[in-house]
Amino acid sequence: MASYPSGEVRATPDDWLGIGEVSARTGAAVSALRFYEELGLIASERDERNQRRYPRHMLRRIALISVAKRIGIPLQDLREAFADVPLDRPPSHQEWQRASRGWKRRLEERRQTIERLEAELTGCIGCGCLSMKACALLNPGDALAEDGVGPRRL
Amino acid sequence: MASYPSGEVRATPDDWLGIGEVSARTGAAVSALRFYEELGLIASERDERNQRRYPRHMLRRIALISVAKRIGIPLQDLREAFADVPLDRPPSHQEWQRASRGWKRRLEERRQTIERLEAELTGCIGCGCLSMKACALLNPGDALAEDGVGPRRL
DNA sequence: GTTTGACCTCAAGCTTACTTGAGGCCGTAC
DNA sequence: GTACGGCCTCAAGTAAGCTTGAGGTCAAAC
Repeated sequence: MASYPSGEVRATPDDWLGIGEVSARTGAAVSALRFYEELGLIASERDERNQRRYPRHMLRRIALISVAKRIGIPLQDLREAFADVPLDRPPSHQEWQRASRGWKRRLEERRQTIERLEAELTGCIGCGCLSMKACALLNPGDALAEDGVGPRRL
Repeated sequence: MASYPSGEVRATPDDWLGIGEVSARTGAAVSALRFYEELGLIASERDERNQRRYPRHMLRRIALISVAKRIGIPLQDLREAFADVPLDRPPSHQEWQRASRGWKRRLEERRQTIERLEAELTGCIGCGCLSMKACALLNPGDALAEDGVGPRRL
């Protein structure tokens, strides 16, 4: 992940940000930002020199994309998560609230999956279930049921 | 993820499992099992017909691989996690305990990252920080510092 | 005036994690 | 016997998520 040479970081008169500055502020590579735009996850306008200009509210969107990446949520799912958040103007408080609630739900699901696994692994340590007969990890029942994949009971 | 035609599930006299049966029991595709073997994450012996035979303790290993996948841990990291767990014989209670502790650590880290993000997102909802001036998500400080990527404070 | 740096486009390449396809072996079922 | 199912190998293909490279524009610095 060689990051792009950091852009010039200064205040623009009109308060819009160039791609280099956005990259520096969000930690996302310039190439990644262009890629996200291609996917429709973010948007930019162009200045008189055809260079991308980002409104400040886009920083938050990009921050959320980075977050999602970190916890393994695929970019496609983000389209859905961002469905009600406008790209062309700063989202209203209400719009962000709604979206944030959606995010919280996702995060909570993720956290609960991990917590279940922690508990099950603890059980494995505790019982030393070498026989596999009663291992919660291999026979997690519906706690881990996820459309057709993963361990299952026979 | 089109799963392989489910293998014949019956008790083998010698208590070893064919690849189809392992696939059915773990939920991992037959092709995935061969792939994991190529990576050295699992191992098998061959019968007189050159078909893979898995000892039962491999089921657990495969279950852990599936778990890792689900929470977004790359397969390469699993080599490390499995470093002290033998492939050629059923791991001892102690060996599994050690490995399990490593797993718990990983899971806990993951969970804490998510919890931090949840807290930060809650802050965003609470403060309605449209100005971005004080948004914890964009300026999470060292709580999210991770070798060079992610949001950062300017 | 030419060099440098930030930006542009478009196409190709890369990594991870598998899946699919072609061609073949073997044992049981009809 | 031949059809079928399960397995084998090896090579190629796929999808996600980007990165890299080639070739070009423009403005400011030296």
